[in-house]
Amino acid sequence: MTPKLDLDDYLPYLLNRAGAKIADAFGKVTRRHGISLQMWRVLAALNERDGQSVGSLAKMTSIDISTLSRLLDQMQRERLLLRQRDGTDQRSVSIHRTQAAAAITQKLIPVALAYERKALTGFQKGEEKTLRAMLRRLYRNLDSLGESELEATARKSQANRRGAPKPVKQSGVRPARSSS
Amino acid sequence: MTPKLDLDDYLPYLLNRAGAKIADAFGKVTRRHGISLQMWRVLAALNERDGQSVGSLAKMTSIDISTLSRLLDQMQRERLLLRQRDGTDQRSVSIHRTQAAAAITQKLIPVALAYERKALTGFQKGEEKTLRAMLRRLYRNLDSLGESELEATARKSQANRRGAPKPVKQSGVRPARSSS
DNA sequence: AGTATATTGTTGCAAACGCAAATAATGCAG
DNA sequence: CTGCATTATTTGCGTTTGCAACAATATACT
Repeated sequence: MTPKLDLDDYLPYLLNRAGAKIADAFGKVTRRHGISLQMWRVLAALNERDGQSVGSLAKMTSIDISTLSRLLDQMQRERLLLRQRDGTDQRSVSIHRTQAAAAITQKLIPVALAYERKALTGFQKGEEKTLRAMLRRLYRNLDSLGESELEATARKSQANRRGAPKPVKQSGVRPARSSS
Repeated sequence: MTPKLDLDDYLPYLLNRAGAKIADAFGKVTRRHGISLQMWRVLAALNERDGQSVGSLAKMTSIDISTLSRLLDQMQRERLLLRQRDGTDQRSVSIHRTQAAAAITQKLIPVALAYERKALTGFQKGEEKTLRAMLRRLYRNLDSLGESELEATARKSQANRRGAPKPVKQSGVRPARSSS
């Protein structure tokens, strides 16, 4: 049998659609301040807690860690933040924002809140709270599970590829980054 | 004064986080079937209604139209769909999926629903419905407004950078695409 | 009809992205 | 304290993305 998929009722679709809409709209604003949407996400995360590690920031912003690493390069070049290897663990890098970054963040926050408000037009206080709680719940539900069962469901006759061992690449020098 | 931004209560953050989580997870599944997440979105849209225009698909999938155009090229090459210029409007192109595409879609739908179910673990029937309705509402709220007021809020003294005007490029031929 | 304007889709191009490998600092077993 | 698995971050490299420009119609205006 063939289960129907009603897009207008399909949660991932609704999430993506709403998220993309508000992100695109707000992204246009941040760009006028010379800040990309992803940069804004980093700034917002740092506003929450300064001095986080790269990995921590990656989780918080939902940005792939390698992409984030390069984004941080750029933001560092633009004097929005700086890397430090201060902790006991010399592997991790803590990211600290500059005054300039803090200033831009403060300027953007009211606009961000205005867009949020706009999205929530017509919502009652209680509804808003419910919505936020539900979104957090969704995340937790997905965050837990190691996908074990779902992966199983996924494996219903499929053309699996994997196993082809790749030839190793050789690279050159590795100049150390960060200041300190 | 400096309005605080509590990320864990900030709607765009919650939306993006939940959306990214479920999309990433499901994307891993589709990739095992040789389908990227964006392709899946196109397939899901076509499953809803076949023969849509490119622009219509762009809105439905939240994929930028130029990006989508190239994605359709690729899917066409992989015999997942074909372009047709049939309608009265010779500008628009209607996209039709192939049998192969329909088959893959049918295989993926149950998995998609399983992930949705997983996300909604612990939700009561009524709660699910409320959530979906709220997400639709958010979208409508954002979709309406021409951002007039918000744009105004955004323009509160801003240090614009950017201005390097680009030299105009010249392009060559325009080979007609599509078969028909 | 004849010209200006708007809509639809594609492409050039540079930037952003993500997977996998490389690099490095730790931690752990023996 | 030597060797090996683990964690954290960066880089190589091919792919995807999005803005702006363009081409082809279509619609509005006069």
